[in-house]
Amino acid sequence: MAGSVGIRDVAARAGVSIGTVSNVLNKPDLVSEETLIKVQRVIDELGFVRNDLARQLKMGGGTTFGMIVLNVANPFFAELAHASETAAEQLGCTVVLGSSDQLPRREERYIDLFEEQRVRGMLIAPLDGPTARIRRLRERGTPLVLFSNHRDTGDFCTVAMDGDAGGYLAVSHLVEQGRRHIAFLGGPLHQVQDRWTGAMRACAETSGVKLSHIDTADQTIADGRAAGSGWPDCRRIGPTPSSRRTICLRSG
Amino acid sequence: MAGSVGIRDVAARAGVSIGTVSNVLNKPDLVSEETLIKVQRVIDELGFVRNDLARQLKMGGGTTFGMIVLNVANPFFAELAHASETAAEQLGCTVVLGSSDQLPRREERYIDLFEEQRVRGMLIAPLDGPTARIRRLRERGTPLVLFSNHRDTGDFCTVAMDGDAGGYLAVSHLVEQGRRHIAFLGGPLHQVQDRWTGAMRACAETSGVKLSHIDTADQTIADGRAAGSGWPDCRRIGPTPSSRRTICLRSG
DNA sequence: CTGTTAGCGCCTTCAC
DNA sequence: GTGAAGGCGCTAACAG
Repeated sequence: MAGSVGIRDVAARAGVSIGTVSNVLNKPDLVSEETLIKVQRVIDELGFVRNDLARQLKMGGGTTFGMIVLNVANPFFAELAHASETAAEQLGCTVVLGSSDQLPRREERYIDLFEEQRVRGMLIAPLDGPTARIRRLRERGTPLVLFSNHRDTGDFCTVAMDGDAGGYLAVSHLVEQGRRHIAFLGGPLHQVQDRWTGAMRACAETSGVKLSHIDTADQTIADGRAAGSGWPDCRRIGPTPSSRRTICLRSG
Repeated sequence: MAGSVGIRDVAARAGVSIGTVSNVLNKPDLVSEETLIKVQRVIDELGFVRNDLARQLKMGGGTTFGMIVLNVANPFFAELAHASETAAEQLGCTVVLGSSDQLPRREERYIDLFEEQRVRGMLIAPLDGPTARIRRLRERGTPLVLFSNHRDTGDFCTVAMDGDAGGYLAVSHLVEQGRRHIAFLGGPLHQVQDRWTGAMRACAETSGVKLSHIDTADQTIADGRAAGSGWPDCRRIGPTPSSRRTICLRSG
């Protein structure tokens, strides 16, 4: 009794043809006002819900974007998702989110899922740069944008942080605040190479400043804080200057 | 040249029939090993991707769950999403996330979207309890679970916090730490009635403890912190005892 | 303006 | 084990 109400049931009940119901749904202008409200009423009565699967099948794809982030709990991605949804909304589209949870298998799974569902495009924060699967995805025609801190995103459309500038900015700020021994918390160095380079550069500008790297398995706020709390004379200071300026875009 | 590769192209190229390709995809056991790998190879060569829209249309629904949260940036929901995805994975299903952003319009939009896409079920953190739309959704047959702090979730399947217990626990903890003037940060009181009640109860158990309510528009961590920083003698203290025990389930 | 027709791409049931 | 036919629910063209 649920999704079993089809467009043809509505047509029968309203005494019109199947095509007219379709018009009511998609091109209301082409229908006489009388027929329009009659059909609308039947739709409500029967609780008809358009089957978007059939619709998209016919139309060759829908208006949904797929977005894959590393971790929904990460405020960076949360903000990204938020902004994407808002932007999509203005285009009459919607964004569905998948969290890879830093698991390659999950990432692949969502990629496949979204591709099979024929999303209009995908926004991916790749776990490890553009994998073969991601390349194939684009070659097959799915519009793609990558969120990545890696330099090696090839010719993909990318929105990324300028890690070098960010690292420099952050450390400079700390040094200006009078700090002299600075901990750099982050994943494996090769994953945050740019930030580390920038940080070292800032570090070298003032003598007597020491920089130490602490590896944190996950990139959660909580992890960072836990690591920090074990640091001697660790304290919270004011916010860094806005880093918005360190975002860089590349169109591939 | 993208999604234009259909099952029939594969069949032709591999010199088998359409039905056989379908079997390779869904019931590999029924296909001779020879044919199997031959078809597999063609699938890779052609870059065939099964059209899930057609598949679900035929099968009458897919294996995807829709989840609607108030705000992906909220760690509570992030954790919820995370856990849901993991659970779904074990069932061979996937969860797609939508953030209503506390906007009724968005909530409705995602509900409609997911229903039209014939999701297997929905997990909703309703903005304002079970609306008429949500009721209809269930009546039409979509399996539903609500995440809600409201008492008035009727006979819906619900997973919620025991707000009263939580408020009591939190304030008791603060009092034990020696605090005497406690700020209660949260949305409008009617939305957090239970927590407030519990807080007051704990407050009443020790004389000289004062409780003040501060309304925060959004329920973000940042908001809470900002509000807190304006409070005299405000400081961070150790974590509260695990509140896992304050989760309650209801099956409707 | 409204009715009719022909698929979208796939899966399933039945013969072979 | 494999092949052919029918239809899931809908939309886009036309014909009326």
